[in-house]
Amino acid sequence: MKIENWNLKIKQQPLLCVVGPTGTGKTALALELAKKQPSILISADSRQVYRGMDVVTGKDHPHTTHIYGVDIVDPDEPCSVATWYDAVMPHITAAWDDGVLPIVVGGTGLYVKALTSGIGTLHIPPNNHLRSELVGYSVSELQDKLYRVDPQKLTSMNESDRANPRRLVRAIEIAIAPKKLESRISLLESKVIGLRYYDDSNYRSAIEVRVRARLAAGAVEEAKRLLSQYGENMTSLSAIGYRSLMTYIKGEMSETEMVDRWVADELAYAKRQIVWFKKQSVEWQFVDKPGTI
RNA sequence: GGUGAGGUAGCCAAGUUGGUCACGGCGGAUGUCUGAAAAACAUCAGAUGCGUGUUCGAUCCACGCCCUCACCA
Repeated sequence: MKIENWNLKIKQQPLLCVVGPTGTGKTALALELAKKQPSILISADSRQVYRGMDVVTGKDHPHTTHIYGVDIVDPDEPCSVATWYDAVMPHITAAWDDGVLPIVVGGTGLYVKALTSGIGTLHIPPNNHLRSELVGYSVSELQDKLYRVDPQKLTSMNESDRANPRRLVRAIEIAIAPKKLESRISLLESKVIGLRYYDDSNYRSAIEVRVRARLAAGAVEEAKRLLSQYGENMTSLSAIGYRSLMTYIKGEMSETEMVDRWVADELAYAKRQIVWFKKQSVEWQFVDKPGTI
């Protein structure tokens, strides 16, 4: 085996990512970077994958630039990292073949990680039969079940994950899946730029501005349309913004409550994003206002 | 002004027939993370309106005060 060959391979797979919490001007920066070199743009955003969910999720990039990873499923279709990965990966490899730089923009950390680090179990599909069987199980019953099929996995989980039904079900699913040794070791040479504010107290005002803009752009009408078209029991509509809009539309919440709720949810989300990205290897760029880098 | 109801954390809200650290939920803070990730989950912080009395002991009982709501004037 020749190390040089591996290096050569890595050099052929460059990836530039722009990540960070919501409302920091990631899209603007990505568009700026895209102008400087032959490139394609890929969105890493777990809600912009849905067609017709445009205003509330903030699909605000110019119509003249194409962006991949957006509008890949309908709101009533299931979607996960794997769906997104499969939708986006062909374009990334095509870009490499053409000698073009893929630029990934988005705040969904897991999606970016699927590209930069790889997810070993990404292609073990959901086992719907198992999932519906396990639906009523308590946490301790799920732990028992996992212990029977993969005790090491259970003991390796931390306090938080061990109490998380969703993670336990997935662990069981992986344990009993027919093992395909599909090692997805990443060969990408990725650079991840993260945008953050110097002062965390800037998020609130940035988010407030954004929420008002989306309301002015027809967020309520969009939510009404989706509600009448699909009904309210869809995971896609549990997204921030939609969930307060739904209760507002049903008359269970006043307009100011709805706006407050929306802003508060976005703020909490931004904090969770910061926590996630702190653990990843990100080159942080601190900004004062969106797009002022 | 009169009558009735009520004042428990930033908000909502249990409860103690008087007895160690007062149930929860939301919100908040800090985190976890390999197919739901704008998700799910974990840990932590925070309260008995004010005063006096009865009592070994009061958030609970009594009295006064302040405040809120409803109805009557």
